[in-house]
Amino acid sequence: MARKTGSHSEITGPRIRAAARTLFARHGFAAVSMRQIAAAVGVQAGALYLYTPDKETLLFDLLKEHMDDLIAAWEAEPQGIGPVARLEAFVRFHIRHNLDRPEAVFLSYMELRNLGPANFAAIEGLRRDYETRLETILREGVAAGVFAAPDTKIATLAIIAMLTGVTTWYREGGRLSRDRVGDIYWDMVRKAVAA
Amino acid sequence: MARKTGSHSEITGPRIRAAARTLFARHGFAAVSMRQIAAAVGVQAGALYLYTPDKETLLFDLLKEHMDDLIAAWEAEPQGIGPVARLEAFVRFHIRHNLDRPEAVFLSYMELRNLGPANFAAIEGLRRDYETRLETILREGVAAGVFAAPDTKIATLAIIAMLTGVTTWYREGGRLSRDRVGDIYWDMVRKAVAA
DNA sequence: GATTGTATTGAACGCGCGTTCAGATAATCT
DNA sequence: AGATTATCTGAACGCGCGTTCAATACAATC
Repeated sequence: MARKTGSHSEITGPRIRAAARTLFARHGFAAVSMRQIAAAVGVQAGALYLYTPDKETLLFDLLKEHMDDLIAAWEAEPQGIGPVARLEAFVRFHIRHNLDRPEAVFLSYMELRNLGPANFAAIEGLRRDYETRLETILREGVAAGVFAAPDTKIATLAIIAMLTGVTTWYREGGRLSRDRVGDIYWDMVRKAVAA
Repeated sequence: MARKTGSHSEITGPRIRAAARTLFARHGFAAVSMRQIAAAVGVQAGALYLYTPDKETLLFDLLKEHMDDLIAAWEAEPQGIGPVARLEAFVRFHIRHNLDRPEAVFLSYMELRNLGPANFAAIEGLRRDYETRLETILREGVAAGVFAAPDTKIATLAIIAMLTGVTTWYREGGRLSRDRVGDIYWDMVRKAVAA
């Protein structure tokens, strides 16, 4: 037996990435075998190598895709006028975007160490790229006198850590709606950098 | 050949835990083999089983030890008078304590998923225990009118995520001293929950 | 209906895994 | 000095790993 009826490259490729994302997020990169991923897709392990040169590249592609998606989505987000409105937009965007893809978020800051130096540097660069966008907002706000932060670089990292943490506890259908979560975090962030 | 001169149980046991902590933190639990740990200690893999029944228990002991240590250290910390002083003490304590043992901190929130249900629940309980201590401070402050937080449970998680994030970027001998980092984070936390 | 090209299988490769255990050695005790 | 005990070695167990590849089955084209 070989190929099953109706199977195509355009279908199997994305299904492999989706299965890998879920399994890596749930059990960790090193704990998931290529055979498990293949089984989740419904193919044999050998077939995966039509879509990725090796296991690490499969992980890298997931992380890269996530970071590109994140940055592109923020670029497309309607930007408010002035640092305060822009910061609010960032806070609400980051929470919403991350809650929509918790597995990818989880992966992106848990499995970086499984990349080789070159791949690691590529993802790390994208992450810094994203962080710089927040820091720019903070610096402009400080310059305009509407924010007060003793160190904008650290404020950036602190805010992102705080916001990204939402994915670790938020449960769909729980006590709070996404909008309410956005309200609460915006309240804290706004006050944390208030002039 | 067998036992080397001067080797003792009281020495080898801690050395195994230390090596495991470092290797698990660096490469991840699943990616580290018992043979690697043994090699780092300078014994054969079989010898590890005099000190742990299996690999998962070795991880569990590290996580449990860390959480017990964290809670005990906070209990021993001089508590200020009133919610504001207590919150400041908590912020500075958490940063200082975590910066002193970055590997254990890393492990404690990255490798929980490698525990079985019972061990997982035990660590999770300790974590909640610790978080409750912060939430109590916040609730007392809100009741006293010195803090304003729309949701103390979420404020707790947000603050802890923010503070714990320090370990991901702080480098010894870098731009900022530990005390300065404490100052900056205390400034942000204080304002974030200000009435 | 035959041919061609793509998608997939299934078996195999060498290797390292977690764990066990009989035997060997060093320290301690009598 | 001899016996005992604690500590560790080294080899072995079955198993699953990431990866490769010839063979094969299907889909598309002619």
